Amino acid sequence: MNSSNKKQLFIFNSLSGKKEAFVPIHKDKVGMYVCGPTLYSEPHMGNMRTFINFDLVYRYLIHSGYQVKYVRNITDAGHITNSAGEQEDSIGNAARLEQLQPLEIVYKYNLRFQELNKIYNLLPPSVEPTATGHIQEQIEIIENIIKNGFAYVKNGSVYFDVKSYMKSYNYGELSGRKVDELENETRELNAQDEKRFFADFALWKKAQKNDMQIWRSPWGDGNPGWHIECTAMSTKYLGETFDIHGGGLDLKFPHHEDEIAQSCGASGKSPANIWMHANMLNVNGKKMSKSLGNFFLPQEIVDGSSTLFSKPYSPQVIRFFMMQSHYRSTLDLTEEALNASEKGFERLQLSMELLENAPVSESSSFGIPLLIQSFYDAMNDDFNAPILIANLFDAVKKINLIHDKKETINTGDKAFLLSEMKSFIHDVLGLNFGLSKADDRLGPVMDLVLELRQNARDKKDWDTSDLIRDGLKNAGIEVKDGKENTNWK
RNA sequence: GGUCUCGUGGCCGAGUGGCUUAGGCAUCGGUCUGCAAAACCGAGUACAGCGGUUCGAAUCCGCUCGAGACCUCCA
Repeated sequence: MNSSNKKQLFIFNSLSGKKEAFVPIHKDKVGMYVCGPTLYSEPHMGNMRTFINFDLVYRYLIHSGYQVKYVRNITDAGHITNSAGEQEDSIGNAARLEQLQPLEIVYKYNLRFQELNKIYNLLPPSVEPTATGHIQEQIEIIENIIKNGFAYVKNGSVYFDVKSYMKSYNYGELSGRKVDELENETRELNAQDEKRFFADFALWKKAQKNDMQIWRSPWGDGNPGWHIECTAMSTKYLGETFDIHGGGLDLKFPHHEDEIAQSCGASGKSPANIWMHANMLNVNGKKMSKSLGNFFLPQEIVDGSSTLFSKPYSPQVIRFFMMQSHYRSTLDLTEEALNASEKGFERLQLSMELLENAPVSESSSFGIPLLIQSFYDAMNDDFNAPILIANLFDAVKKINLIHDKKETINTGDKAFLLSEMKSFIHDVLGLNFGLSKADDRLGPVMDLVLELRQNARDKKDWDTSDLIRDGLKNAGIEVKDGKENTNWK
């Protein structure tokens, strides 16, 4: 890219609550960790939104010339321990339900997840480490936390000692929670709780009778706490402190708060300079979630099997739709909104074809560099894809006017605009234009049919020409008469 | 209950003190067309309510109403 376009990237940091100039720890390199899915079921559209948003971040960082190491974990251990100290093994539960081994469950849904990544055109992360592949690393971190006096062992389990931690660090700095307030708000505690303090959380949980996954540890058989895997894997692949940590907004507390505590407790260093949180996908104004049951699967929109939508939508359209809202805003997914995006996306696509074939002139009648700069400015302002798209549509208008011979563009500007637009659409937004004419044999047939219709039209035989047009319409093919020729889709 | 966020024109959705008519879709008008569709061009409408700060607020402050998130697993 042209370095004059680079300018400064600003990112909203959840830790400070402000947009900050992005300066990577190591020049030209970025380390980014994003909390991935727990694969006890098929990821739903809301899950995908987060991953699509961070895919955008990844893509733009690459586009900006950074060498990015992008780590997105896969949680394949259902080691969930809630604040009441009760263990809830989501993967184990799914395994019992489907009569499979836990890792079979994970394998099955990971295959789906990887397919979805392809369908929605997500770039593969640099590494996708799994929790179960890093048990040893998790144990080592826990040992360090104990050694530093921020955790204690109780009956074969290990808990993070929040009170002790608070003497040296600010627990709650990310989520803005005050522990003394928390105490009053927390719902009733389990009476026989092993924890010393209500806010303590499990780093290692002693094995229970019907656990389906168990690992050995210095504290006996058991499994790791929910938060520790991210600390272990981000440290291993990105170091004790790295540039960006991302995840869904619903992970901010307690998950990310506890990650910070674990890292500080183990190494004395905060894990990430910048915390980014992607907002939720809503259905009828409510957060899409598995527990509410108001979710739909990415596949269902694409193949049209969802009862919420009357027809299938291409994954590219869905991606485009998501790019039209900012990652920090909630987004309501409705059929009406999706239809609007579908049309807009088509218009963008048509205009790119127009630009490719646009006639060139001696000079350009409008400022191309300024237009292109606006693409960069939008993305440099906390990855503002909706603004980028608005600016792309400004270009669309210009392109159409060139086509109408009301604006002109010279050879150099045309090449520049074409390559930058392609780059932003394909490489940054991750949108591919569909090849709609699926069947090779249909093309020649359509050529013939349209020729017959044209012959009829030349003879002013409107009955025949309209018969063909209506017949094709019934077959789902739309005839588009242009000035010079006739197209179809 | 506690903490926090949000409320923008018919719909989706940017914008945080003074030209953004943001943008997309829809609507209306026009061009094109045998007619129509498509395509293109052009136009309109908004900032939940009330009060305050300010020369000036959608944008800051307060209150009211409404919606949502987190505090329990969640992207």
